[in-house]
Amino acid sequence: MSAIDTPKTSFKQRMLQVREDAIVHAVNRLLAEKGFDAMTVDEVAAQVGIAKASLYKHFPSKEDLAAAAMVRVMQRAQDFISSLPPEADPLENLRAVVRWVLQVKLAGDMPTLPSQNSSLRATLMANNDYMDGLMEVSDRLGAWIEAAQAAGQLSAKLPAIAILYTFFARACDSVVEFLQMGGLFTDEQITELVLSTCFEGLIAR
Amino acid sequence: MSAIDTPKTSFKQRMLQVREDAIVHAVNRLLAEKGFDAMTVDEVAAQVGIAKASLYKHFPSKEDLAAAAMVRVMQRAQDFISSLPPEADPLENLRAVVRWVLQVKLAGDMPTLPSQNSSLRATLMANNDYMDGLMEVSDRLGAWIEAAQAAGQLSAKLPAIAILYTFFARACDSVVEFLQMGGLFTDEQITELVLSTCFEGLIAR
DNA sequence: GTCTATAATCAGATAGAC
DNA sequence: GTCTATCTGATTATAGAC
Repeated sequence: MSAIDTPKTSFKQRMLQVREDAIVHAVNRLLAEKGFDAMTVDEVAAQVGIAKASLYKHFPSKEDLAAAAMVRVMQRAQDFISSLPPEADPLENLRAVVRWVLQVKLAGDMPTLPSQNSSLRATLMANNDYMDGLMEVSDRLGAWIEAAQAAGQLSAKLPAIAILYTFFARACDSVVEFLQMGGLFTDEQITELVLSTCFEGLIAR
Repeated sequence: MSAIDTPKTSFKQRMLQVREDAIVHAVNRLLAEKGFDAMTVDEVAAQVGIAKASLYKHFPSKEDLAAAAMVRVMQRAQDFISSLPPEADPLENLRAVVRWVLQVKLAGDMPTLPSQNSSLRATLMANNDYMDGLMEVSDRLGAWIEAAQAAGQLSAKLPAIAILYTFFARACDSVVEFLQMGGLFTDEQITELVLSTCFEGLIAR
């Protein structure tokens, strides 16, 4: 490749990147709105404004589309976690992460996947970007969890992994949808309610 | 109808009831195992051992099949609630109900529906048996919740409806699946872990 | 890489004989 | 009411021209 070709190639790659971003963004919205099964590849193509066949030039299957959306949300989680002060109270950082998850969910930006779909699970587990992101997030949160337990902030009788899963599960917590559907509470109120029940529990203190 | 016909008709109706029970039982298992979208009507027919067209003589649509399974699980919940001593500690009764939900779920008997599917929602809301059961359960739990709040057992700063939804959400809590998949904990341990995080929260007391 | 057109399949629902 | 056979529509994925 000659030197004069480099910018041209780079520009093309940037265009490609922009288009793929648009695709993943549309997939993210549709996954958050209707879930994996109800989302059709036709819809994705229509939202992006390209032909379905073009989609398949970028992503080999519907499962890979979903995986790309999960990589994206995992990247966002990593970005948020990295933005938190590492020297701060670990419990406060954990609260901040859960609050962030709830806000993304309330904004309708949290993609949800059916946990039982096996071909989807296989695609996700074969996706290194996703698995790396998942492990990175787990490590960061796990360290804070153990620190908070050592400091007597989080219950030490709960396995750290159970606490971690409890946080992850907030991303698909039906309480949020129930409360949102009722229309009785603002997004801020829902956030604080779920945060409170998650950390403080239901029993009076 | 003559007197001699009555037993015959009644027998026929009993046979019909038995068959429909078998259908709903199969639907329940499939919904618990793979969810609504992945469950096919062909599968249901195969499991019951009848032709698909016969299914449609009993239930007019796939949505109605799912609704029948939800009616069944709601009926079971009512039965369990009725089996509890009304004069007992309301908080203990609530714990018992949540424990029951978790055990049904861990046994793979809890049907789950996609909350976003609108035609399914419409079918459910048009089903009087389901709506009556849902309201009955809500009333019974709601009374215990308010009693427990008045007694200073449950946090009084949480709206009762939010607590109720938190209980309902245990029926589709992904933490249970996460912990079950890991294989590190027994069903009893998972039950106690989720019960503890639900009522006592994550923060050390 | 993007498009139009189409294949291939699958699943919900129905027709019509018995 | 039950069956076999079929319809109908939707959906994932691809062929092939440009």
